[in-house]
Amino acid sequence: MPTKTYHNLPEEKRLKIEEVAIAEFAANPLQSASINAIVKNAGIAKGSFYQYFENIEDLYAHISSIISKKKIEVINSLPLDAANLDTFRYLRRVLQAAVEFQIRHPDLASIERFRRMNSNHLSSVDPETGERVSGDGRFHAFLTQGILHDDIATWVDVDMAAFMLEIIEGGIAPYLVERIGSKTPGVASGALSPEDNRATQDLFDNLMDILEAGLAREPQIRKDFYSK
Amino acid sequence: MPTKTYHNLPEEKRLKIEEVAIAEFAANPLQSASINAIVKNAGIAKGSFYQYFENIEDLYAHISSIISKKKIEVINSLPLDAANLDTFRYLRRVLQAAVEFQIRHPDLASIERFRRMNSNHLSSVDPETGERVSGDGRFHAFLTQGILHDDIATWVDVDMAAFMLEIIEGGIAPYLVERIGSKTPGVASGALSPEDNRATQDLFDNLMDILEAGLAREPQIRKDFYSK
DNA sequence: TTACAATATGACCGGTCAGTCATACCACCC
DNA sequence: GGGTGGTATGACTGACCGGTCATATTGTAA
Repeated sequence: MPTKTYHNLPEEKRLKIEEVAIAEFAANPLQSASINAIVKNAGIAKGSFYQYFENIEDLYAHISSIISKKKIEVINSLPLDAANLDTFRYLRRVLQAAVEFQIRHPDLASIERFRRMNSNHLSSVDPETGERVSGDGRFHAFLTQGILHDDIATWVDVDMAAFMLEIIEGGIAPYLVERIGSKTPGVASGALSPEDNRATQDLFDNLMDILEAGLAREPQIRKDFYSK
Repeated sequence: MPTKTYHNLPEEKRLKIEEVAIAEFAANPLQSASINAIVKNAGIAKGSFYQYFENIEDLYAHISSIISKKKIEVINSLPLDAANLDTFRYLRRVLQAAVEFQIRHPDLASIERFRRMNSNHLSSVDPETGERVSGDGRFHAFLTQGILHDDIATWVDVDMAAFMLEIIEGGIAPYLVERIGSKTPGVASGALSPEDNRATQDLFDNLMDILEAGLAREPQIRKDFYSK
């Protein structure tokens, strides 16, 4: 973790360092990120860096904690309340959060993408139950609950489906933003125009319909455009 | 491309270099791969490397072409014939190939994984039709055909679904191998035991059922274990 | 003003990197 | 033997890397 000296720094200087570090980690995976580049771009001396952080992993961990905070901010800003959501509304909310995070903080999303690549992010084994848990366990718990509530088909392999959702969550956000954003270049970050927002929402709904039809115990078949 | 000198090399030496290069690229993304490490492990002089290849990208391209050949080998070795397959049998075959490739050539699959991470692998725009085509276009074409054959729901956004299949294809193989392989450690590469093979097949079927239920125009709902 | 601690600095170190090149080696023909 | 063209070699260059440290600067309290 960053030193006391770092926390005592004037906010302006601290923010500058964090801004530069985020840009560096968004452009390079931790493995290839350069301390020299960071100190140069932040306008601080090499020695100062080592007064603030133990090494580059220390800085990376600090940035990671910032990312976590921003993620929670985004989740809490979503209109849907997490409590009292039925199964698929909850899933929608979780994936929606990933898309929103990509739109509002593309750099931070980029860093997260590098992180996912490096960690195997396959699955681990719960030491207590002996059960496999894919990723951080969010989707695993979601699917288990969904089955208990008769919303998700019992034949679905929970860990496999959790893994599937995990990689879709990680991949779909940059895809949607790239696809919608390519029509209106220049608006690279921040917010989307109302029509872009609508287009993103439509695509997102399309994905959710596929996932829901695939996982639901009694899927509500979406009407096709024409009858056979 | 490799020089004439490289192609004149005795096969043993050539294979050694390729083996070492594959190991290096499987352990490090191209960005971090080291020529020094390769020449050291292959037992050749640094200068020799530059008599064989223009630079490390040149070697990487050569290894890529080897990967392509091995991929085709794996696809052709699958029992199902590509011709005369219905829509979802075809999809099954494509994803099956990814799993088989992971099992038989984990190092090459690892290299492919690094490649996918570095390229955005989102989608490009067809210069002729102006249509978006996700990835290499295989899934895009598959879905378009599936809709024409009344197998896939017409409301499915082709490019979005193609992207979804693309990332599932890239992610599911290492997951399955890791999950099944973790039960019987030591058999890291090559082939699976009959029971492991069966377990992999079951999980694979589970995934395919989810995808089919999600995409199909008239999904054949899989029976649940108990009635509500 | 003095003294002392906290902080800032960048030259420097040993290491690795990609790429070069003078030299040596070797096979073949005259 | 002498010449020639293809091949092998590893020392060397200049750049960049993470990390150190003696020194300089600043802030603060006596």
